[in-house]
Amino acid sequence: MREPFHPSADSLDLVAILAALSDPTRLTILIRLAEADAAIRCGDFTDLATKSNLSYHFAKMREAGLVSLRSEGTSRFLALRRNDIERQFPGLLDQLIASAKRMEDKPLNSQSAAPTDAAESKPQRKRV
Amino acid sequence: MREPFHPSADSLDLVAILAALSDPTRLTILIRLAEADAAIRCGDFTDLATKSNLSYHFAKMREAGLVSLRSEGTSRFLALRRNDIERQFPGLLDQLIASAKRMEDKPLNSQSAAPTDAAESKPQRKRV
DNA sequence: TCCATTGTTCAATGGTTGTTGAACATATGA
DNA sequence: TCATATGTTCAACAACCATTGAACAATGGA
Repeated sequence: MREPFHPSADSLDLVAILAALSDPTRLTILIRLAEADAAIRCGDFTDLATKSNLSYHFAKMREAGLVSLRSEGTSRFLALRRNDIERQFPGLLDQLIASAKRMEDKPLNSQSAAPTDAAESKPQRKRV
Repeated sequence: MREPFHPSADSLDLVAILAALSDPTRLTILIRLAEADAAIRCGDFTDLATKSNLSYHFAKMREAGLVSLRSEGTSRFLALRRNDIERQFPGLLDQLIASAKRMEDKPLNSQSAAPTDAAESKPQRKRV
């Protein structure tokens, strides 16, 4: 399979990185990669979304320079580009991972104090 | 002027925060607020975008819980919600600010090594 | 060789985003 | 009171995003 384009370490763009992580599915992918501390087969994420949708999310993360993708047989493996990101933005990735974990523990369900005053709520899109 | 809605400290959502910062204009606003270490008048950002566009960006940041907005006379003041963010995501804000500063120093112009192989480039939208 | 696995690409679709100018609101000062 | 300064809201618009199912590509067995 054709190896896809990966941005060089020193062309990493913070805006792209943050955009790539401002999505619940991709944040979850990040957490799993961080906890595994190793490459993960793409197929191991199929609980998160459909195959084609995952392909889309992987591409987003790859284009942002967050992950690298390599083929092995009929499978594909996803790996965090820890060193490259650390070089450009020291400390950032660990902090993002820590915050993401903290978020998944308390998944925003704790609706503190009656929000009677028509508080705006994020749509949290899913079905189309 | 009607005081707008501000999300409570413990309803801060990481996805919203990252989305709010995945934009060059808003990252610049963040940097200025951090460097000033004080509230800044909205009018002091008019070099970044039109008035109405700034209003939009301020709202995004406010809804994400990044900043608070308060009126004073005919002016409005924008302030970083440091403490609230720190409580929910300790260390995150400082790290984001540091990364943002690091980015503005080397503003992505350093096109290292001839990218002859049709590398994809982010459109970096501006005009409409 | 044929088939099953694994993942990508494509077109379509509906929602969201960033941007603009014009109109509006609100407070201050002459 | 009337004008000025400062921001907000609105409708409109193009670009982009997340999602889907169907079709496609490539690899590794039976």
